[in-house]
Amino acid sequence: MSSDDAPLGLRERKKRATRDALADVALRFAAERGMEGVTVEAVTDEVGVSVRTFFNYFSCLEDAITRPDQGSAERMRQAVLNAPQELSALNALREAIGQELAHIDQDHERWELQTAALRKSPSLMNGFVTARCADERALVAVLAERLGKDPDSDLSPRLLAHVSNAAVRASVELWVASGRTRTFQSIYRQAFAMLAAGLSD
Amino acid sequence: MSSDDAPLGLRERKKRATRDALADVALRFAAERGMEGVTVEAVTDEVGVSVRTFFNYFSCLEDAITRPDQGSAERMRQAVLNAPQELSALNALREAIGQELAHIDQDHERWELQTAALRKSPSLMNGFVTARCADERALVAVLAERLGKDPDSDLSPRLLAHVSNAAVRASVELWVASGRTRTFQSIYRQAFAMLAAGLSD
DNA sequence: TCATGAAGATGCATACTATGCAATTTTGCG
DNA sequence: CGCAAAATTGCATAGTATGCATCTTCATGA
Repeated sequence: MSSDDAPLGLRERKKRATRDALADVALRFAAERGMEGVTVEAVTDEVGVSVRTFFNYFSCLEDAITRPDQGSAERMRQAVLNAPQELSALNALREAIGQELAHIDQDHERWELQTAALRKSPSLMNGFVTARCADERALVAVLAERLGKDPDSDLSPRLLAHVSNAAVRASVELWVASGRTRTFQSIYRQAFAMLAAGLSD
Repeated sequence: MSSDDAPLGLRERKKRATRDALADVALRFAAERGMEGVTVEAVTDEVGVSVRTFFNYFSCLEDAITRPDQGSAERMRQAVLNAPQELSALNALREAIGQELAHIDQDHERWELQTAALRKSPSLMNGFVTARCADERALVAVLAERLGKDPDSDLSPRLLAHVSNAAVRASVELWVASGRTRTFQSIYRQAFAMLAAGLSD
């Protein structure tokens, strides 16, 4: 499955550990205090590195909080391209994103921290959605590839990418707003069903 | 049409002039140099006020560049609520947003500056779309009102709001990416037609 | 094993955004 | 005019973000 597991030197392991620690602490603090209550200095103090080192790993605080799963973009790409041809692009997207969200959901603690952070700071929504399941630039390109259309002259790939993002956003928001009385998966699937049906209710 | 035109004291006129000047210069600079090339100080120097004054008017630089038309939110609200009942919510939205976009388009110079800024700094898209035609919070509320549904337990208002935003975004992006070979209105209407048809191509 | 070069971490300087507060200036009005 | 309210400003402060020089740590080969 993965490319290289064994040959990881101490250097690389330390780098990953530092990066993970910074992101974990940043997310935890954001979940506890909301974005306004988190500073880079507080995060680096907790981890035990300098502020400057933080910016060697992340270009801004939000990137650390919302950092994407490793390989997420590539998984999405493969899922969309390899989906059965009899599936519409919209349904291929639905399955691809569903897989990706399930993948994230496996790390339950992380998922909880993300939703807690989201509740306290809704502005994180963009970062989370983009980072985890639907980077729009990549999505437009891969949809254009599947559909065999030019993304700069044909509307459909772009519209599909943006609309699927919108569906995820709306689903997460409703899931949180409704106090999680329904499962997220059920809301999310309903959203795509409504899109497929034409939004005419 | 408007509420009060005559009784504007010198004080209020000066305030508006300052605000307009700051926003105009900020947008012009962003169009010329891109966001990274604009500083608050450069804007205030051009206008002839202090940096501190800028932050009395706007909470951040982006707000000055993407500031909403006065009354836009209320126009949207009325347009959605007063649209004929035989129109689906999606079509009511289409007309409301279309009106709003046409309203902006009348100020042709401003429109050009906005698209130029957008080309140089795509991150402005969120601010422009939100500010000009589809503030999502307000839109969810007004859609819930029209549909007679609870926005915290029913998916449709939220999904409609997010999806219409997505349609505007996709339309603007394609319009810019395609070198404006089609009119924006035609792209935008095609987007809503595809949404209504169910995105099944 | 250990010397050396590369990669990473750090401190420091700098630029910019953003906010609170106190002092000053401008405006509106009796 | 002269006062009170409102707007502008300067100053202090906190935080984000980047470049650069220096120092430390790791990896590699002789």
